[in-house]
Amino acid sequence: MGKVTIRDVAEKANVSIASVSYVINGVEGKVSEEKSKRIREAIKELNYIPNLSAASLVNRKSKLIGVIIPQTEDYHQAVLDNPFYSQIVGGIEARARECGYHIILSGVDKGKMYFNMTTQRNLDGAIIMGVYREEFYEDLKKVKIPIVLIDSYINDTYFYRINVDDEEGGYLATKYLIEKGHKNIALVTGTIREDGVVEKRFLGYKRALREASLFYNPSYVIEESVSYECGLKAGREIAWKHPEVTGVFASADIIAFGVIQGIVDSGKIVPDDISVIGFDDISFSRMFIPPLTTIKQEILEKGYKAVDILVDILNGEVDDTPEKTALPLKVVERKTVKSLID
Amino acid sequence: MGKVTIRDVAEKANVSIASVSYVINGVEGKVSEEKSKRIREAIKELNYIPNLSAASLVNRKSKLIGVIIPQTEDYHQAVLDNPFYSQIVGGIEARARECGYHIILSGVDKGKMYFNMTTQRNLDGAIIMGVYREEFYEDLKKVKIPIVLIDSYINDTYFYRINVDDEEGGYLATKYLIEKGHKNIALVTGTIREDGVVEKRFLGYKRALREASLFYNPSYVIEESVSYECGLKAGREIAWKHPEVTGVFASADIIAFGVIQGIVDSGKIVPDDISVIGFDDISFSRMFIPPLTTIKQEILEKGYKAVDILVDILNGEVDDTPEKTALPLKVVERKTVKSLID
DNA sequence: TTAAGTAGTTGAAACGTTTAACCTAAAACA
DNA sequence: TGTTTTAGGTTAAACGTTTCAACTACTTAA
Repeated sequence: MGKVTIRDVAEKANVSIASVSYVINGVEGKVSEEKSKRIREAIKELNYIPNLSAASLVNRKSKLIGVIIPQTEDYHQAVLDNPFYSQIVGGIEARARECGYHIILSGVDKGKMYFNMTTQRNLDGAIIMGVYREEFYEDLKKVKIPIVLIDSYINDTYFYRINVDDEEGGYLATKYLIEKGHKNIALVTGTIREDGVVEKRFLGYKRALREASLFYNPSYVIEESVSYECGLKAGREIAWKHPEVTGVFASADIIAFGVIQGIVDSGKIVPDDISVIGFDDISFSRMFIPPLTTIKQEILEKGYKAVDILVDILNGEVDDTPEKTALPLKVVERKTVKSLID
Repeated sequence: MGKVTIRDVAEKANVSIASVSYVINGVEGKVSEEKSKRIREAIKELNYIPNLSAASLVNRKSKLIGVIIPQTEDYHQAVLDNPFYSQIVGGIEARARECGYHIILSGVDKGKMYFNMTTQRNLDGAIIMGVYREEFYEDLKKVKIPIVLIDSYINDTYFYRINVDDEEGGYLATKYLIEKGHKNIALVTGTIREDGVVEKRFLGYKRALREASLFYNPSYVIEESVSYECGLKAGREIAWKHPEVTGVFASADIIAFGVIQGIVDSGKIVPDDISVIGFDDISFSRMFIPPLTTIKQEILEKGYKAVDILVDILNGEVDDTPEKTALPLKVVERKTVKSLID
């Protein structure tokens, strides 16, 4: 069964292929109602589905959005087992499909397949999360497609950006602990790279401390990678080495899980002995025992918004001047923070 | 900057475009070492990247693997926030990229965009998980590409299949509880549809009971959907209505989390009062408090294997007779099951 | 010596669309 | 009446590859 082509449809409907193309693409005022109907019928009868490779070849559109996510350093797996990323991707996929796009997924590899992807495949746009390497951005600018960066603080007006106010989030988390009467507050965080999400949260932490006239103790900040295991180590360390600490701000929920386990391992109780607040509110946080108090960001919304921006541009419904959008943040109170105030 | 094409390369290297094409595709014995070198140089200098739309148009290959996953019924989001699926997808993506393929992701929508995807885009192959609708499979057979089904028990030799022995897994889990001295064992499970994964696990549960001459009590099986919330409800129900129950087999980890929370809510302790064993060993299970005892399946491996099968076929390295591969399963003992024996 | 390979090279015809340019007939206008 | 406009329709040239068939220039075999 050779695939049915536009030619077959044209033949069946007894019109030219141009007319068929016009009705497929909904071009106004090119084909009479009568013929249009005949064509639509033929399409249905023949089960005709246009070949996007061919279309893409001529109009340089692909109805394809590239989604690029980091990958773990050790083995080359995209970080899709991190629920934060997978939830965003889920959001992107859903919204993209709604808008008639498919998404194509790639981790950032040394071989630059992610880069080839963008040019080889005539991507219409791309969404990129959590990648920091400068070189990477330079590459990307060469491909002339709209690009949305999620959670990047790179200072380049070429890109659209979606962020939360991470500094404010760090501030909120820390202030929350302070308001609950905590004075010795540790921070467990991923590697602090300049202008990264994690640095902003760190800055917020310090601001809250300063504002409350609390002493900033550098030995209270434990900097590791964003993972359960590192949280675990940090939790133990805090429980052992800093018995005076009553509150911990973990700059990602996944770290918080580790911290809590580490504390529990050391024979202490969360939140009775030590309170913990996280960041992100991934779907597991509410399932954790005890349910995790955390800074909630609208994870799905990040994905939706990214697609919306892209689609607006692609539809020419917006002037193409990249801007930054900030999504809201709020504390969600659950069971891992205890108030020390009577 | 108009994109650089094969023509530019040919011109620069002073050869025909055919020759360029041959070296790009590594066709043996077509172009002399000397020219080949010149061409490779030109490619590098011009930063030439072949346009896959064009290539795809003529050779009907796309270097694209479709990945189709279920979506939640309520809103149209692919189940990517379910770590079981997102981990598999992660595995697929990593291995696919290694093999020179990109993946394109779609939930299963009513509008059948997933279907259009496969034909519109000249997919080379597809991997499908957890979809049951018959009609769906009939659609898919029409597109003549190799398809791997993950976790499907559909009885159709058209498809390749990757499974674990779910019946055995259910048996293993239940037997484990029995061996630990439990006699009244509840099952909390997703909707049992004929020939679904979940039914098999249910069957294994019954087999273990029978084998141990334990009475099968239908009121001990709580059938809901595969979600935390349903687990929660079930956990409470068990704690209240069936105080004699000491062991619960939750047929997915995500259910287990809910069950445990439900039990805890009711003032009982896991595992001291009630033991719980899950199924899957998603990455979060080891982070849970207490860490979840469960039936481990090699989730990433499922993804890898699926890609391997596809790639083998596409490389013609294997005769195209669909077969079923089964991946191993084992109990991983953590902290949610208590032994009742001495 | 001729015939038959063989290795290297190329021209050109696909592949299935989109779309600019052109054509026609009927309608509108002066 | 002739001229212009308009709506509807078609032709054919792209788009950037792959690959078949044809050709050349050598070898090698007989």
